[in-house]
Amino acid sequence: MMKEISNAELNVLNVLWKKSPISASEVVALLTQSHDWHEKTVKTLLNRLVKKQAIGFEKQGRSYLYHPLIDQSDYQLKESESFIERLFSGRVAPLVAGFARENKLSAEDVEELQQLIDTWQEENKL
Amino acid sequence: MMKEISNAELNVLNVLWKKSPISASEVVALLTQSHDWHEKTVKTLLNRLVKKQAIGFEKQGRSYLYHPLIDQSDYQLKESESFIERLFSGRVAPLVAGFARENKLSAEDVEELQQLIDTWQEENKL
DNA sequence: ACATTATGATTACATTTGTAATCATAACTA
DNA sequence: TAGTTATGATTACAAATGTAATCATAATGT
Repeated sequence: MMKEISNAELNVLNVLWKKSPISASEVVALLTQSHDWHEKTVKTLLNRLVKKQAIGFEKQGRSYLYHPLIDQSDYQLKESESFIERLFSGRVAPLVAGFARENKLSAEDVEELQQLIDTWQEENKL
Repeated sequence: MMKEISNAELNVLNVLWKKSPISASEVVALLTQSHDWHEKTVKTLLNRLVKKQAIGFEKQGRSYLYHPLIDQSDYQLKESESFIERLFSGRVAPLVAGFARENKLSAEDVEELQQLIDTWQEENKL
């Protein structure tokens, strides 16, 4: 069973999903910019993620090269489902409606959504 | 500034959003069914929500009648945005795509989404 | 009126989380 | 070769969280 990943930890994981394998120092470099984090903080998060088996590493001389152990899509899906369940009783459309209402939808989003709908119709209508 | 609402607390808030004003005992009745919570636990959560000013109450004799102080739509929107930001770099379509892939979209969802898209096109195309 | 009960308030306590500082050690530098 | 440094491991510590138990008190039943 996968231990929960905290918010702070997720930022680290997001970096590894973008690029991996990657050294701690590089992660630190990236994260101390976006967030106002101390190097030690990032190291702690890397450590916790290793303990939670969310990431792994291979020794590279004195330092490590880290890489994700969990799949981003899997994680996204699982979290999305639980989020939608908790906040919207399981229905996804109301979330999108909120975004639409606040003009948070990009043309790209809309196009992609239309594509999804079309495909869904194909598969489910007949 | 609104204090964060924890996961456990959200369940209580969800009950109040469905029905309010509502007595503690009724909340307890509802929640000890869905979740396996002790009465004392629910009381604690009500208390914490009051402290966080997420809910309020008016005395009703010996007991209180609770009601939400924060708007569900506001909360949903704010949380959705931060969730989508953290997990999908701000784009909502990929979340929906995940649901589609896993057949988690209902016909209702699809119809509603189509409606949203149409409206969006109207407003943004010309 | 008194014991019992229901209810909110207060206290409890282990775990997780955010945010580091310190420690041990291997590597590099002068 | 000895001091300095970089790096992961260990330790720290307050706040938040999950999950209640205990306390004080007002209401209620008998």
